[in-house]
Amino acid sequence: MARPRTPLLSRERIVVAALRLIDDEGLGALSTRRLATELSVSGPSLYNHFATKDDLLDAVVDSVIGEVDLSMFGTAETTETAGTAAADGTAGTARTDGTPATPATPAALATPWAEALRDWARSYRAALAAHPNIVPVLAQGPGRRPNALRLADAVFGHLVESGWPRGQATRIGALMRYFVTGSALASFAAGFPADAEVYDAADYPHLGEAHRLAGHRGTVDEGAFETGLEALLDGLALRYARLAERS
Amino acid sequence: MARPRTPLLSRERIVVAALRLIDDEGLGALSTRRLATELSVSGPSLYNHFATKDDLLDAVVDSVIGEVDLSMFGTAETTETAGTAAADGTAGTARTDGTPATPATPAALATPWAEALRDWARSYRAALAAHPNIVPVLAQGPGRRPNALRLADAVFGHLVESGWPRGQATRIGALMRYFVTGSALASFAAGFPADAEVYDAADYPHLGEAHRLAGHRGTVDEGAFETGLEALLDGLALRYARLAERS
DNA sequence: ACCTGAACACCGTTCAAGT
DNA sequence: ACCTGAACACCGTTCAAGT
Repeated sequence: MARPRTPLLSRERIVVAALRLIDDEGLGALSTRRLATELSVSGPSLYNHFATKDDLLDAVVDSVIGEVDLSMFGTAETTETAGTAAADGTAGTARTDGTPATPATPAALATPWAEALRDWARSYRAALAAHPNIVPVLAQGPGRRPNALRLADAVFGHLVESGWPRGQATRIGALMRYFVTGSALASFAAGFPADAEVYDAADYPHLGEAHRLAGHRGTVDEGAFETGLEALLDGLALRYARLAERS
Repeated sequence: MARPRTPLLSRERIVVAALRLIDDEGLGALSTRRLATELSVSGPSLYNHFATKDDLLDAVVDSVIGEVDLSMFGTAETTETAGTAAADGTAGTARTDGTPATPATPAALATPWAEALRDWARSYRAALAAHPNIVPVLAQGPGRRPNALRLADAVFGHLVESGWPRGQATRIGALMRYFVTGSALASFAAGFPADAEVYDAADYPHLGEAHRLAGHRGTVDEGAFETGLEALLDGLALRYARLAERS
């Protein structure tokens, strides 16, 4: 047939099919020939739309990152009052209702940047966890992918405008990515074989119940992510309060 | 030559060569044929020592996990006083020297389980960061690999003996793995191209200095890991203190 | 038991040829 | 411009053959 009147392929169609293949059968199952078959064309056809397989993967990755909600970082207007926010950011050392300052009142609850970070982290994780097999590629960094750069820009900008020093803002962006990519890369619970025979009491005295983990996969991983996220935000809020003390 | 008097290969020798290849050129560079060439044998020879390439990868992964220090989790004797530790775990709400309770005194500093967790996390990250290309494989979970199961057993056992409820201990093990694997999977700093042209001010108003990141790769990632680790431990210490309050 | 070469069904990518 | 089949240098793995 050679060249059809209306093109058989488009970058969009290729990206969608590639992501489905990766989701269903893993990164290893994505071959140009297999993908072409799935799209009912011959292997080399793909090279009319992407220079290399890596180029195609880049597009797939950026389509996933594009799903992450960044709206909580708002515009400059809504966040440019950061200076005053930092000034009264006493972050839970005392409360206006007279109750004593205790750890039972997580500082992060009252801190706008922490709320934004929490919402973003949840959206980020949801987008990645929907496509765990591509996380190793995506975790290599933004590279030149526009959605990934937009994400980094929004997070860093919001933190700086909230009063964080630039060096700290960079570190927070990095450590949040560590945590989110790590949590989306693979299920913790599913990593433990459901076969009880694996956990010989002589070798692993505390893993007697580990074979049950895989069955509760969803709740275990969700709970671990939420616990870690709140712990991180509380820890960061402590540091934010120390910034205000020094000034 | 067929069968030599003394074997040309051993599992040990194969694993070492495979890890070097992965470290130097990435997971994609590890092919059975290439590895065999590196070892001066023919491709199929490897199948006398490993059933499949996946089997070989499992052995490589477990050799890396074997480098992680677990000695800080000690024996049952040294950690079974956890009940009392929990009882006075006031976690920085007040200090004996009369200074006011401020977040400037991180609770995690005084908490034995947190100290153990910190030392372990650093060793864990160091072992993984030395071999970032294999982290995606390793992050899939312990599977049936003995060193990975030993690690999970030690962490979980120590937390439970320190007074954490089993469900919480599971979540902490999971979230620590999220953070450590995420931080070792790829450099945050190196993920940003050093080419300043990438960061168009119109598209990414806050990334004007991002091209400098890759140059400070080591310190940026180290700093982010340490900040995140301390924040996590402080956040967990707040929760540990709340456990004591309720009892 | 442990290595070899030949073989099978795969890869990513290039390229000349078709419309 | 966009598709095709043929071709090249690769893959993981099996297997019969050698000592």
